[in-house]
Amino acid sequence: MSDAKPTTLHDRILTEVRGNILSGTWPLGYRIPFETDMASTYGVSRMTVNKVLTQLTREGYLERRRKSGTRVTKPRGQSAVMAITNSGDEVRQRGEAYSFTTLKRKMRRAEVQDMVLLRSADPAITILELEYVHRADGEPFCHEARIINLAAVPEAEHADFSAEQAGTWLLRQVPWSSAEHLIRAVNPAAHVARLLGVSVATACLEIERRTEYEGRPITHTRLTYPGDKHQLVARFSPQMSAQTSAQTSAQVSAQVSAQPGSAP
Amino acid sequence: MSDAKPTTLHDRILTEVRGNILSGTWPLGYRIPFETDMASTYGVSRMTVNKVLTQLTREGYLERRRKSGTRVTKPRGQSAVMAITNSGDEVRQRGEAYSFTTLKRKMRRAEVQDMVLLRSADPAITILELEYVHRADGEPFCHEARIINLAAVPEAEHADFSAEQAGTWLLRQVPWSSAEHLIRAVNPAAHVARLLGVSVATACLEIERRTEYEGRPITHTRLTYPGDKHQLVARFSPQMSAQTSAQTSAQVSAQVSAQPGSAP
DNA sequence: TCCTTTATTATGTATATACCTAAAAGCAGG
DNA sequence: CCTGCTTTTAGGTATATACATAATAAAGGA
Repeated sequence: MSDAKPTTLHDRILTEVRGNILSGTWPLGYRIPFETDMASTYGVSRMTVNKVLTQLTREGYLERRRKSGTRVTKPRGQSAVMAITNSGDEVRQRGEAYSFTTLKRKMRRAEVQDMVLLRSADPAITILELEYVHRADGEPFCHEARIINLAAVPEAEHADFSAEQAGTWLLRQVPWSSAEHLIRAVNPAAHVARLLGVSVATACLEIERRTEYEGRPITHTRLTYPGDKHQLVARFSPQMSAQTSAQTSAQVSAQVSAQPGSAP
Repeated sequence: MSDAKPTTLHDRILTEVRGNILSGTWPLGYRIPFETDMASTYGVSRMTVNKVLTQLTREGYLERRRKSGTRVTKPRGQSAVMAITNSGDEVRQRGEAYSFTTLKRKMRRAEVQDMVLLRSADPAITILELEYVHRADGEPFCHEARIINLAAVPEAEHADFSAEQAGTWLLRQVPWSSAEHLIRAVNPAAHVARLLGVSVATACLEIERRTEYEGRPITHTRLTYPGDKHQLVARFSPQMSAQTSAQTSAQVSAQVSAQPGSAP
């Protein structure tokens, strides 16, 4: 009871429930306790619990049905972010055959440039380096270079990344708490161009993603798409629902909502 | 009283208040009626009004301060979208001198390709065609090709776009209700490359934006940045706040919140 | 067994009420 | 005229309560 009351009741419950979802304590599809039960266990009124659950429903963590109860829904709140770069889903939704080739898998000490990519201050961490080419109907359409912080995800050392992409494996293994994307146009490096079967003069879309969990860097990945094979789509409307998606021509989505800026 | 009750009280008030903001009836900075007053004019309890205003505050339309009251805030919900492509602000925030050159300004009947860009089914509309080069410290860093639907914004015909960018002028003039962005990497067309002072082999980031208001297309613009001069940044976290911004190296932002996906 | 009816249950919406708190406005005294 | 106190005000949070509704479960009859 030393530093017990940082925020409101509402926030305390909100944080706790969301924590249960993000940490996987309440897995996808789990039927969470009823409003009335939560109210009594937390010692608050049903209205308070209701407001929390209503909010989390709007945020997309929960799905509620009368009589049945409330269930954890979706890729845990990751929808918006992850939909942007899940090569496999994209290709399949487009009706093409997805496959990938592992070009490299190497464990090594992190060097300076790795620490920059991971934004890690920690010296002397071990990383797993991976390189893929993703294909649609056999044609290469994306190059991926990834490093994983083994200090944060030791299990990755022995995971079988020839059967499953590292990206989807990580999603299941590690809850993430923040992600950063950089999106830009580049002329591909020579070896990437060769792997993608394009010239270095071909404009490519490059997406860099860095994720972390509780302040610790998890992974960094750099995806390179030939410009004519990939684009991002973002739809906005003030009605508080915008969609962000990646296209290869296919249609996808993930809702994202517009909120106030914090620009100076 | 024929078809009076489509939704809940909450939704009715929410829609009406948001409408007042989006339409400009309640302009930026306007102090909206107090909770208690709204409650009595709508004939509902303060709690109901409070929930609505709390939600709109989270959505970024309003800012509330005790005793002072509630005010309309920000570029009306446009923050997230518009921050992505406001060349002037970007350059200035980077501490460089912003300028632009108008290359074309022509009024003409819409042709087939224009109607495709605007997604307009309406035949025979008149459009205003504009072309700019944006500069930072004199160096070209963005090419803009825009068309404006004069049927929707007749005032644009006589606006002075040599003093003010069409983009910012439109923002003030027309409330928009939806916007769509396409983001991709391209090799620039020959004349664009020449204007930007780069070769056609240089990867460029291309952003297309289409906005509409109440189903009517307003404008379409295509922005082309040399790949080494521009990137987009998106930050996400499950705590319900993500930032999307455009960089030229500078830092910007606009909050965006992750919500549930609607993917099949 | 099958179908219809009824009861139960969990969420959905709305209200009235209570008390708290931050901030502005007013007031008093130096 | 400035300073520090008190009052007022508008929002902030939480509760108890009420009734509506959708979906399931149970009961009942042919």
